[in-house]
Parts: sequence; C-alpha cells; structure tokens
Amino acid sequence: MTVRTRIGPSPTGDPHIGTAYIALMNYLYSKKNNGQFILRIEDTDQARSSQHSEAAILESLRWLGLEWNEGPDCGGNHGPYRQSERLDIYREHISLLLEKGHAFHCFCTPERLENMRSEQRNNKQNTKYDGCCLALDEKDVKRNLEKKLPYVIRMKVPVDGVCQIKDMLRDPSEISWALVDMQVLFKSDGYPTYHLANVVDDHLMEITHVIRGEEWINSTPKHILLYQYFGWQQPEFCHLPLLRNPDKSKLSKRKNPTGILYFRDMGYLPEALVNFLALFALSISEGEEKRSLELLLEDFDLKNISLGGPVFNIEKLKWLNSRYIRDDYSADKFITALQEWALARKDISELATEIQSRTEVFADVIPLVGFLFSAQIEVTESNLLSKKIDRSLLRQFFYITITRTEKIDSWTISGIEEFLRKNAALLELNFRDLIPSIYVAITGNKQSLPLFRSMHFIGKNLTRERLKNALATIGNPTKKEKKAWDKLS
RNA sequence: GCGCGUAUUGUCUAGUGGAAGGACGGCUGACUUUCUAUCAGCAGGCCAGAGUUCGAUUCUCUGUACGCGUACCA
Repeated sequence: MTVRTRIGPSPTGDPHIGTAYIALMNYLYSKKNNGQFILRIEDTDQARSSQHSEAAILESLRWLGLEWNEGPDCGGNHGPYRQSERLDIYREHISLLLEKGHAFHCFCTPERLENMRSEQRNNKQNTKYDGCCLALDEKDVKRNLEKKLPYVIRMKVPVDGVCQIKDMLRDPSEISWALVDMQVLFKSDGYPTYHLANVVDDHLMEITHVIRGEEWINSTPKHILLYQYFGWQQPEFCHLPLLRNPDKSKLSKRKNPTGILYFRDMGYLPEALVNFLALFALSISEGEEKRSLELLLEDFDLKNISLGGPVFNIEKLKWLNSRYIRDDYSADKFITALQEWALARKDISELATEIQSRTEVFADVIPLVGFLFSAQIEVTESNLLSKKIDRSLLRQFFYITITRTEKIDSWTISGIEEFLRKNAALLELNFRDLIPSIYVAITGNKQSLPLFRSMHFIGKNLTRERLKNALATIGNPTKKEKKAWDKLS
C-alpha cells in the first residue's frame, strides 16, 4: 500500500510556521516511504476563510520547497482538493449516517446551548450536549424541517465504554465515551465541520497516515467513531507536539513572529527554515546539523521526534541561516540573492515616486528606505511619546492595534488607514495627534515615507513586530491592563 | 473543574539500573585595525517526594509544572 500523507491548512489568516512544521513532517514521511504528499484546503469555515489566505498558503509552502503530488492547483485523482467544492460528497455521507441512525438532527438554538453549558459549568459538570433533540421522533423532525427551522446534524456517541487511541509515537491512551460530546458534523449553513470533512476526505483520498498537531488528540475518538460508522479502516494517527514560545506557551503571534512569509521577508532562506524545523525530528546527537532536504531525508524517522513541546528558538535559526549564507553562497551569488530579496520580494515601485520626490541625490535613498528593509529599527521613548497623547492611551492604542492585526485579513493601503482610524476612534483619540507616534514606531522617524504605504510594503507581520517593539519601549501592559484592554479589542 | 498529553543545562536534543554526550546561546582567550567568522577553552542539567534496589536521571507510585481539549473554529 502506498503511503499517503496530507497537510490540511485552513485558509484563515497568515500561513503559520506551525503549518510549515506539520507540512514538513508529512512531506518527509511520505518521501521516506516513497509515498505521496497531498495538499488539501480545509475551508469549511465560511466566515473566516479567504482566497487571499489560500493563495498565501500555496505561496509559502512552495517557497519552502515542499512540493505536493496532489492539490487544488495541480489536481489529482482524488479531487477536488478544496473542501468547499466537495459539499455534495459530505451531504451524501451525512445522509448515510442519518439513515443508519448514527447521526441526528438538532434544532437547539445557540442561546439554549449557551444556557445549558453555563448551567453545567455552574454545577461543576462537564459541558456537553444534553441530548435534547435525541428525543425527537421522525415526525417531529419532519415537521421542524418543513417549518424551515435552522438545524445542525450531530453524531451519536456511545454512552459507556472507552475509546482506545493508538498513536505512532505514544502508548495507546483511553478516553471514555461518556466524555465525548455529540459533535456537530453538519452546520446550519450546510457546511460540514472539520471532523466530518476530515474523516470523509482522508478516506476518499486514501490517506494512510494522519500526521497532525497534538491539539487533535482529544477529538480523535470522534474521528475513530466516524470511521467505524462508515465501516472504513482508520488510518495511522501520529500527533506531533506543538511549537512553543520561549515562555513555553503555545507559539503565538502576540509573542513571536509566526508568519511563514515574515521569515521570507526578513531574509531567511527557505532551506535554513526547513533545516531548522526538521531538526526537531532528527535527533542528531552529534555531528553536523546543517543538512539539505535530501540529507535530512536520509536520517529522517518520525519515531525520533521528541514529545516535549519544542521552543521555537530563533537564535538557532539565525545561526543556521548564517551558515547557509556563508557556506553555500559565493560573493556573486550572495549579492544577486540580496538584490532579489530587496527589490523583488515585493514591488518597491509602489513607493518609487514617493522615494523619488524626496531624493536630492541618490545617496539620500539608502537612509530614507532603510526602515523598509530592516528587521528592527531603533526607537526611543522620547520620540514615541507626544505631548498631545496621554502615555497610557498611546500604549493602549499600540496594544489593541497589535491584537487587532490578527483579525484583519487583507492589508491594503486604504484598509490600513481605516484600521488605524477605527482603533484611534475606539479610544477617542485624535488621529492627527497620533500619527507622529505611529511614524516613529514604524519608520523610526517622525518624518518619512507615507505611513500607510510603508506599512503596506513591510507587511502585516513586520508591522506587528514594530508595534510590539514600540509598545515595549514605552512600557508593556501589566496583567491588569492586558485584561482590561483585551475587552476593548 | 474534568479529560488527555509531556517533563535531561537558558534553548534544541542524545543516552543509561553503575561517574550524563552534542548543538545553539553565554563567558574567557587566540587571530583580526574593529566587528563578524574561525580556532581553543570555561560555566551550566536529569521537575519534586516516596518506594523497589547494593546502587535510580533511568523502574513504580504520588505530587508539581507546562501544554492541549472541553465551539454550528480548524
């Protein structure tokens, strides 16, 4: 049997370094076993999915050099590879479950569910669907459907017994069925949830090994149960530990740069990033850690992976990157690569006339554009602060802006302006008064190239890093402040 | 709260029932006009407690910490 693995990113937000890590492990495992690696876009969340994000995912994975055998762009024999284009398939399968009595219609309103859960919490019970709609008979269901009441479809779950979860890297573990919720499989918008789509697709796409993050361990019983309901053989499961921040919390944008494209824009080399991520599964105890993808493949064994959540250590990544730059690049190649990075990574021409109009002689240009190409810029407290803006409010402005960048998807010039204005309005700050401080945070100077265009050029990830740096300079929020400010943002 | 998972230096890790090894980072020195790089060296560790044992970082139990889950998000 051919080994087939997959990466199933959901196109919500910036492609994440964690996705690269899981993708790499799937890629390496399939290659090691002469198998195939599939890319599937899991866009079942209509509200949050975007085309922009999907394009960014393909771009990032391609940049890393993780080529897939089948995917939404190149097709394959098991398509389509975008879940939003497979709705008929899911409908077919959900009615199968309905027929067999493994699933049921649920007409409970979100309000009722919310009340039910808070009551359960008050009684120190586990929150779990109470099975209210399980009592509905066929006639009730039919009547409700005719009334066009909104509904979801939930899976039935055994009342007692335990589910055993086998994992390639761990001892089998057990979870009692009593603890497993009657998961929604089909949402009221007619889209499947991850659980249904994932199982159906993995089966139909003949995925043999499901290698994914350990955040899925707890819902694995639901997946196992679905395989049983359908009468399918379940794949091998392998749950990988999640990447961590330096403080051991789950890797997050708030604390660390996590966008794959951020690393590209900062001048990391894809081979260095891949090498670095692969080190987590290599367990090379001695000898050279700098290894090409081919070399990595030679010694790759999923079993070597350490189960403790590894901290994403950017210092070591930088060291590896510098090794690649020194060892693998001639002076000529280095200059060429540098030029490509600086001028072709994004279209500097969008700023050309702005730069031009501020240039007396060419020598003016480098200091003027320096901030566009730097990872860090120097900012001082006195430059950031302004008489017109209260310090605490300015800190709050930076804080909510950082937080809110996570939620906006597109990053257009006009969108950026609107975004900043909204945040200012939220704090009842005069936007004009605020501008100088933002200039300093982003460019390092009170006067520079146009702000929104500059922010657009450096991108959302770097913008966030600059704002974080500015916030740290005038004082990170205390725990109390964080709590209060989080409510606003 | 409940469930699941994990635990070797600051970080990534190797390894073992009998003096814990490598890499990044740090520090010192050599080289270099300086800074890198390079070379040489130094410091730093088995989460805690109990049990089994002649002997436990390794086996068992308990605890602690951290993470994940507890959604019509994935």
